[in-house]
Amino acid sequence: MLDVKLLRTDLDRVVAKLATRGFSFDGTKFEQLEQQRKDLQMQTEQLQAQRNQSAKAIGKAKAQGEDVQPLLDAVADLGEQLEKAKSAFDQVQQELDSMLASLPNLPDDSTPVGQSEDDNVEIKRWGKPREFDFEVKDHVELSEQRGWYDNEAATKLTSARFSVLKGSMARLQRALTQFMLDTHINEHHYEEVYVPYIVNQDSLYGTGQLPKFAADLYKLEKHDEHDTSDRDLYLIPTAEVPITNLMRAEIVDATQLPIRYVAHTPCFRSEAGSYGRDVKGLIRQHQFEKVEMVQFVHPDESYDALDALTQHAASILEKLGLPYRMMSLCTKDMGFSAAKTYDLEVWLPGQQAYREISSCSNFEDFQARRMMARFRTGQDKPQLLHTLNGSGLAVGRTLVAVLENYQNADGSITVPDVLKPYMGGADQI
RNA sequence: GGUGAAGUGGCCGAGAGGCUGAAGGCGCUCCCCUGCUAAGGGAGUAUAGGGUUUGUAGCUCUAUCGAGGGUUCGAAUCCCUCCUUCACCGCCA
Repeated sequence: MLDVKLLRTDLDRVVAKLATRGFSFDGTKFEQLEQQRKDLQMQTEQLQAQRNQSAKAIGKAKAQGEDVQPLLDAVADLGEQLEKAKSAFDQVQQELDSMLASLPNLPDDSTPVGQSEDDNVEIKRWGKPREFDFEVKDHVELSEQRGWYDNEAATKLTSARFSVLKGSMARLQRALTQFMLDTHINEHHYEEVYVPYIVNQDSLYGTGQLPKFAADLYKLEKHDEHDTSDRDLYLIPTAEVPITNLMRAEIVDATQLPIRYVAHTPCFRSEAGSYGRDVKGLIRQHQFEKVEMVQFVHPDESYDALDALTQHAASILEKLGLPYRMMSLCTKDMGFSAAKTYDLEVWLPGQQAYREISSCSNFEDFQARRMMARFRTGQDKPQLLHTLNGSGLAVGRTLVAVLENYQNADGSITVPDVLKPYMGGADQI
């Protein structure tokens, strides 16, 4: 969420900045609502003050045994007036709140301005795509011919865009997960956390998935139809949600920063609009595994932290020997809550293309403001934290990348050196 | 899932319709006294929002005693719903 004070003092800049994301924000409407809010709030609070005053006077008079009837008569219609003013105020406030909640973050000045993913800026490339002296296969072909990948079984069990993995491929996915976690814990100093895969609405609001992106989420049925509470639960679309929300409504001491968490979780995405893209194979699934890094840092350090975090993700690719390029996402392509995002794209020989395998973002205080995640330096007032996260990495897509990049002419897969300890020492599968 | 108890400021803890934004204690900050591994005295010590303002100063108003509703001129106090915690029972990995 943006700071409402920023909208009040620097509206034109906000409108212009949001326009670079392709988001049109009606500044005039906002100003009108603001003016209404101001008037109604003053009116309401004035009535409340009046009520408080007279209530006190009545109390005093009663204590002294005086006749309070005249005082009561004087405030007879105050309640009604107050109620009217309050409901008008609440309505305007609600309108403002939902307007504010639907505004995406302001892109950082260093974020390239652009209209589509074609305007993303390549920052660097690492590794050279391997040259094959045989015809390369894609991961679907490679895994199906070995009986490792069973799309039909998954369709039978559930529906399209789920998958069943078997044998060495299933194990390889587990090996990748362990390798990623161990690397982040031992070399990059993250603390491993285990978190729920089901979260409530407040958590999804905190990280920005709600209220705007409910269609991408799997929502659980209420198990009790008489339950009138507002307790809808959802499957997590990413570990970012539970991990980042660990800090919701918390105030940590500045000396504890930075805080770095890493977790492995499945991710569940409904993504209603994605049909027709990547229909084959493991690239786009409703359920996939991901290792996620999250950092809570001092505002002065969040951009250094973003560079570091992105490199933490990149180092996994480097250790695996997978060629990648690093992209700075342009304003239009960036996610709702991010101020700046780097994507890592891994080389997939089967597609002859770089494909996204990690997304690392600095949200500045956008998420922190939504969830009131704060820190305190000494005795100072609490300040909003900056939050960051990044995939380190999307395990399913890494699995695809390993299969395709390490394939041999006979259909076998060479095991990358760093994974051998996790594969019982096997050189190839 | 069942039964019972409870949720008050950084922490502990009073409070039972009106002068309570909340006694008292602990902790913390500042000052005074004291020349010593101690004690005493004083002051201060929640958060958010609005108005005023060049101002994160001051003044002022509002809201907040788990959350949301309700009753009332007036609610931490009464009523309803929900959430959470604890205890015991049941069930389970």
